[in-house]
Amino acid sequence: MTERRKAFPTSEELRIWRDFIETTEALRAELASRLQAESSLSPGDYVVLLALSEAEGRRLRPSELAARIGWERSRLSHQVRRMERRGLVRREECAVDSRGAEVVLTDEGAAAFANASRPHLRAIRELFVHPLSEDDLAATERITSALRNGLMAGRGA
Amino acid sequence: MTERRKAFPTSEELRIWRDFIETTEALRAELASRLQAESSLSPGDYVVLLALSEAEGRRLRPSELAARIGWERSRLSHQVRRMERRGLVRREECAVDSRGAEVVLTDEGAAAFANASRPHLRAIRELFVHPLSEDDLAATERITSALRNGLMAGRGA
DNA sequence: CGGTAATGATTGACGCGTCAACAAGTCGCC
DNA sequence: GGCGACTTGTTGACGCGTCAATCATTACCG
Repeated sequence: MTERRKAFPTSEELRIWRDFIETTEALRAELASRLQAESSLSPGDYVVLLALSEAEGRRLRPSELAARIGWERSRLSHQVRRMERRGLVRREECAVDSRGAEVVLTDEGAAAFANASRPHLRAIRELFVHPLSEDDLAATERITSALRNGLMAGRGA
Repeated sequence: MTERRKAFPTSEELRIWRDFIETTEALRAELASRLQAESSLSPGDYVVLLALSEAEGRRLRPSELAARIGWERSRLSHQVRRMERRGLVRREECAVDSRGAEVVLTDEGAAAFANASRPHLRAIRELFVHPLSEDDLAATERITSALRNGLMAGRGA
C-alpha cells in the first residue's frame, strides 16, 4: 500500500503494456490476413455471416443484427452495402415496419461462410489456444474479466 | 495427451477467445477515444510523435522511423502527410541521399505530444495496470510471450 | 564505365470505421 | 385525428491501413 496514489505506470508496467497491445494487434492482423487469403472474407464479413447463419430464417433486421454483434447501425449499414455488392447478402423490405429492412443471407453467402469457418477455427486454435497452457488459458479468462471490469468502471465513472 | 490431434477449439476455448479479442479491442478503442478527446491525436499520431521526440535532433529518415515503430513505409507516408497538414511535423529533403527525406518534429508537434503524454499514461494505468493484480501482470507477460512465439512459428512455418 | 538490381519514398485505389446529418416511419398522448 | 418525440436505417465526409504501382536515386558488378 505504499503506492496507492501512483498516477503513472512504471517503465516495467509500460513495457508489459506495449508488448501486450502490440501482440494482440499482431494476432488480430494475422487472423484477418489468413481469413482474407483463404476465404476472401474480412473479419467484418465473417461476423455478419456467422450471425446470419445462426439466425432464424437466415435473416435479421439491421438493428437486431447490429445489436447481436455489438456494432453501431451505421457501421453495419456500410458493411452490408459492401457485402451486397459481392452477393453475400441481400436487402429486403420489412413487412411489419415500413421504415425497416431485413438483411438476408444468400446461398453464396452461406457457402462462403461454410468454407471460411473451418480454416478460421483452425487458425484460432493454432494461434491462440495451442500456444497457451491450461493455466494460461484460465489466467487469460481472469485477466480479460478484470480488464472488462476496469473498462466498465472507467466509462461509467 | 488424449487431445493432441484436436483441430478445432472447444466451445469453452472459443468463448475465452471471443472475450479476449473483444475486450482487447474495446480497450484499444477506449484509449484511442480518450486520446482523441483530450489531445486531438490519434494513436498513430502519438506513436510518431513519441518516436520523433526521442530521436536525435527530433528528426528521422522515414525508413528509420517506420522501422522503430514497426510500420510499413507506405503507412508512415500517409500518416506523415496527414500530420504535416496539421502542422505536427514537417518534411525536409535529405542532404546525404537525394532519394531520401527527413521527418522533423515541429514545435507544435512537440507541444501536442507533451500535452498528450500525461493523460495518456494515466489512462493506461487506469485501464490496464490498475485493474490487474501483480500476479495478473506477470501472467500477462507470460501469455503475451507465448502468443508472440505462436505467431512467429505460425508465420515462419 | 554502363546497365541492372536494389533502395527510398510516394501515390492512388479501395476497404473499413466513426461521426454527424438526415429521411421516413411509428408511437404516445391529449 | 394530429402533433411532437423517438426509432430505423441510410448517407457523406473524412481519417486510417493495405496493396500494388511508380519514380528517382544509389549500389553493385562484370
